[in-house]
Amino acid sequence: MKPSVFDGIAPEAIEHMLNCFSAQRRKYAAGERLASFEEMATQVCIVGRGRVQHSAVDADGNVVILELLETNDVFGKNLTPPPNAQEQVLMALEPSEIISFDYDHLIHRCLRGCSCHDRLIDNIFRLSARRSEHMARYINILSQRTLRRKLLTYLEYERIEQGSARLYLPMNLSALATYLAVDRSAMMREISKMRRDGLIESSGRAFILR
Amino acid sequence: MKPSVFDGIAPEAIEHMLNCFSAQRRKYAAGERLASFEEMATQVCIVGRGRVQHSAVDADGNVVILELLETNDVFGKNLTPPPNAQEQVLMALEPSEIISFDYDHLIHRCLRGCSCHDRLIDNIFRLSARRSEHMARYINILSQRTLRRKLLTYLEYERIEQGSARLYLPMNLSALATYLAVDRSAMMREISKMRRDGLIESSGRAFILR
DNA sequence: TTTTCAATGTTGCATATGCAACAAAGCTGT
DNA sequence: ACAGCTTTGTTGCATATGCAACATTGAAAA
Repeated sequence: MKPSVFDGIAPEAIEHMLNCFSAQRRKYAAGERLASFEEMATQVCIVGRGRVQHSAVDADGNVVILELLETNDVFGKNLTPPPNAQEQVLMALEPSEIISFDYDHLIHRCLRGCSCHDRLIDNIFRLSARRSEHMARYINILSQRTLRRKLLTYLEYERIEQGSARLYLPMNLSALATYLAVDRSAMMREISKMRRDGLIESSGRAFILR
Repeated sequence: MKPSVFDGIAPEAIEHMLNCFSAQRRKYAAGERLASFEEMATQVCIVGRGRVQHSAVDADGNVVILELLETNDVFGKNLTPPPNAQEQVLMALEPSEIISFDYDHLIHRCLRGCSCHDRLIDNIFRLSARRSEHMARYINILSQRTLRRKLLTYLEYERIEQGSARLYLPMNLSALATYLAVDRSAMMREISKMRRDGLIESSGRAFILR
């Protein structure tokens, strides 16, 4: 379903390629912080397995989730620190495996002329596009003016993602409030109202859109 | 200053390359809509000159500015329509020139083995990263909880961009309110308060941060 | 089972914000 | 100068939202 960096590359070629690229694989436990942000930024990194949260802490101590990187997401070269020098954190949300290799390997064809280079570049462009799409979606949600519209926009995306009007949220309601950048209790209140208005049915993380 | 798709490629090689890629150049007047969004999505497009606004109109008729594409920004392959089938519009904000070519040319080395392929891929990755950075910035602004913090976050980015605490906004106040996804009059009121609180001095589009 | 803790759900209150309506200032073309 | 338009700036009002405090539920651990 989801695109992968290794789409169209034979399993045996993957190992060969990673070797040729001097790629590293590292495993992280849930809650563990990844190697320094700066180091990551000079490399191309791929979430081989797991989920990684990229967040920043602003001057007032608010945590801003910049992005949730999921399995097969590519980051590193695309991660540029926002200029206001906030502390940025990459943290594994669950046991994760990160594959990383030097950016140069991606751009310059290796001398052995591995046939999979073109394909890898293509795949990474595609994944980068998907990442870009996610950000555009998120922007679309955040730029809704009211809490209700933020929620409805988010739920609409989920409806499409999950292919059904019956949804089970991929995160808890507390995390959802953070994601939508709203107060949790205000969000709960709005959910109640929407229930009363007959827009949705819901209990906990389970929603039905009407 | 700003990176360009053609960085590191000799001027005479650019023409050769564009020719080799069967690239097209099209000019658009201010306010003109670009060729269909779908067509753009199958190609790699570069804003050679000018500014292009990528916006969407949601079900309630609200205009959401998804992104402002400026000179040398790359789009097209990275533009994926949000699933909720809103009408999407690419519109030139000022006289602009768009260079476009088929995606395949980017991935597959041309048979003549033009030496600039690697460089072009590198440049496009870089520009894509910059675009990604802009979106992350925008998300950071939009996820601020209060109007004041949205404004201050935006102004802080501008301060760094313009390298001075004396700013002149790159857009009018009406457009800024749209960008920040807030009501214009509410924004004006907040600006007045911030002036009274001694956080800023301002008149029209001119600001001084304290 | 009981205990503990996190997640869910509710409410009161002060205030921030959207919305509408209008005034003032600036800009452009005649 | 004048008219017409856009941009900037202000205000009243209803309501949405953040914040704090607490109640309830559910799941995991002892």
